[in-house]
Amino acid sequence: MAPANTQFAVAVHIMAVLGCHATDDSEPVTSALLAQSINTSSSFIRRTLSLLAKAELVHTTRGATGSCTLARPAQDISMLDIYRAVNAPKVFSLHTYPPQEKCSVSCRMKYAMTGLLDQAQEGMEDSLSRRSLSELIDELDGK
Amino acid sequence: MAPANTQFAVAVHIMAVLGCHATDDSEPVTSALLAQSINTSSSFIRRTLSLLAKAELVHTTRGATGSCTLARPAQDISMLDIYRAVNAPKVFSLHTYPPQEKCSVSCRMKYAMTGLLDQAQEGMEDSLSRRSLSELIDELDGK
DNA sequence: CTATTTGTTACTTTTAAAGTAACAATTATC
DNA sequence: GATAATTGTTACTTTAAAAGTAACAAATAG
Repeated sequence: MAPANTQFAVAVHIMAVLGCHATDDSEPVTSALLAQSINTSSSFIRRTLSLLAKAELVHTTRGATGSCTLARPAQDISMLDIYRAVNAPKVFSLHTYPPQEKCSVSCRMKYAMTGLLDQAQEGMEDSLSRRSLSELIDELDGK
Repeated sequence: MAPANTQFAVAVHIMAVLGCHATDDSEPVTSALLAQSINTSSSFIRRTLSLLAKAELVHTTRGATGSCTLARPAQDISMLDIYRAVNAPKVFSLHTYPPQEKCSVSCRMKYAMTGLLDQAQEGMEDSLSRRSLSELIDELDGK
């Protein structure tokens, strides 16, 4: 399962686990724990985790007793924040082709197509921006 | 360039060329002509073309003098129609993992995540539904 | 110093899209 | 009917990016 674009889903999963563990102050969340919940290697988790840390969505501490926590309340984290953090690929790509001078359609196509694809991307991102992490966590908690 | 999701862009390109040739009654549009405009093989074009025909967005005729035309006016064709016709992949995929009974988060994750991803998909599709093929063609014609 | 964690890099595997080729089906034209 | 030119379909190869793995550097508590 290679090109499937699960990066975002994995990142959201990570954030949700962190959010759930923020309420009850149970054991600290490590990459090993996250890997268990998501059923993958801790290496893989850490790579995504590192992106989330760089986007300042999570705080991490290193060394023995190192762990991860949400950098701010789940209400203040949107799904778009998470999407942007993991630099997931765009929804659509442009096909590459050399515009042909003879064909006026071909010549203006790139510009027009880019506008169209950007608009679709925007529609998706708008949708993500309207959902907060806390809403998802409430769902998971059965509220 | 393998997993790039250019199917949709190619399909829109095809439809735009057909739309442009519908106005001036010039030479009939064949897969060979389309392949030239898009810079790929006519075989590849025909596969996408066939999907568009099955979705009844284009009419094709076979045999000598065979060609392709839009099945209905460009005003009545939305970008969402084209997207659906070529069965492009979803924006996001769910990561596969065995929900762990011990972890309540893990157990409800699949359901909650599916809802989230579907919503993002919907946002993108809504955006596509608001654009018609004729708008794009007008842009290409420099209007 | 040791143990344990995150951060990072390099590498291998996997998989689905991209691209190609060949041929079947169809239909004008002669 | 033969021929040529087209779409439709299938099978196949190539390719690129994501998924997954491994190893080690950096940091830190005890």
